[in-house]
This record gives sequence, C-alpha cells and structure tokens, in this order.
Amino acid sequence: MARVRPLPRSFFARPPEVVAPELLGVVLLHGARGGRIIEVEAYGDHDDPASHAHRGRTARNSSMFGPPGHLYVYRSYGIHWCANVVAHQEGRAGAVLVRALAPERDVEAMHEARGRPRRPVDVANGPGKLCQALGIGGEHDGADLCDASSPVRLVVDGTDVAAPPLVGPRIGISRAADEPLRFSVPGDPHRSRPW
DNA sequence: ATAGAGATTGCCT
DNA sequence: GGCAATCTCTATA
Repeated sequence: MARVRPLPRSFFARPPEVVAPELLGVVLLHGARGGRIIEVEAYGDHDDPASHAHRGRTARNSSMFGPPGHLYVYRSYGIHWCANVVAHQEGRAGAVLVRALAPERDVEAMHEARGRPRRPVDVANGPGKLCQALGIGGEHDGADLCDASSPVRLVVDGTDVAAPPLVGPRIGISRAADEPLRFSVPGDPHRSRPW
C-alpha cells in the first residue's frame, strides 16, 4: 500500500460543496480502525436551510463555525452520533456529513463495535452506523483531522476511486431537498442506500 | 414551560 | 411499510 499522508488544512478551507466530492476515497481513521469514504453530503451556512448552521451558532453546532479540517460530531434523534468534516471559507460555517464507509482497517473491531452478526456491507453504510463502527462519539467533537496525533484523522493513500462521483439530493431532509449536494462512489456496495 | 421536528436505525407486522 | 428510542433546538405561550 502507498504511504499515507494527512490532507493539508487548506484542503478544507473551501466551500463544503467543493470539498465534499473530493473526500470520496479518503480514509477516515480512529485508532487502528478505518474505512474509505464512499458517500458524503455538503451542508452550508445561513443560506442553507437544511444546515445546522442555518440559524446561527449554538452549543451543538459550534464546531461548524470553528477552524476547517476539524470534526463536527452531533447526536441524531437522541440516539446516534453523526460525523462531519468541518469545511468552509474564512469567516463562514459549513461541514461535510460522512454518510458511508467501506471498512478497510481492523474490520474485526468494527464488527464487534456494531454488535450482533451483520452483513459486511451493513457495518458502516449509514452516518450513525459508521460512528458506531469506528467508535466515534461526542467526545471527539472538535478533533483535528489534520493532526497525526489526533485520535480521529483523515489520510489519503494514493488509491484512485471512480470518477466522476454520482450526484443527487441529500437524504432525510425536508428543506432544500432538491439541491444536488450528495456525492457517492458509483456502484460501490457500501453506499447508504440504492441510487 | 411545553410541544414538535429532526442530516437515523432496527425491529415489528 | 410502521413505529419507537430519546437528545437538541425552535416555535409558541
């Protein structure tokens, strides 16, 4: 396998809809566990009615307004955790929701974290599922994804993914539901649902 | 103060 | 396909 390297901070200092498709194929790691990003969604600033940042800064979404290249973790439906990559231009807010991973490293531990027998394809094919598989929770909110010493981080290893990405509307939202801000690797069985 | 919706998931029929 | 689980925030009073 090619040598891995972190992404530079400048990679994340661009609009989330620009960063999102480029995160496909990037590896998300927590300790020894890791998987390749297969599906993402972009969420913007006050101008995006579906974004947590739409109504301004709160205790929950504070990380969306912080420095790019960090993690934004929030609780979904009071039960699950969802992981986002903070991405925005100077003075703005925004993030990219990681919706699905293809498990690659320490896959055994990811299965154990999910509990019960699972089909391999179901281990990380959803935003809540991948956080459970990797062991990502609220304590990781704000983690620096560019820092090699951070518990949660992003790396690239030179592996190519199919391009161009598949583009479609975001899932599970009611506002701005027609915007083409969801991106995935065409044909990958680890996506969160059929296209 | 209270009610309702939400970037989800798993188990039920 | 229906529905419960139960945290955070917004709207309304």
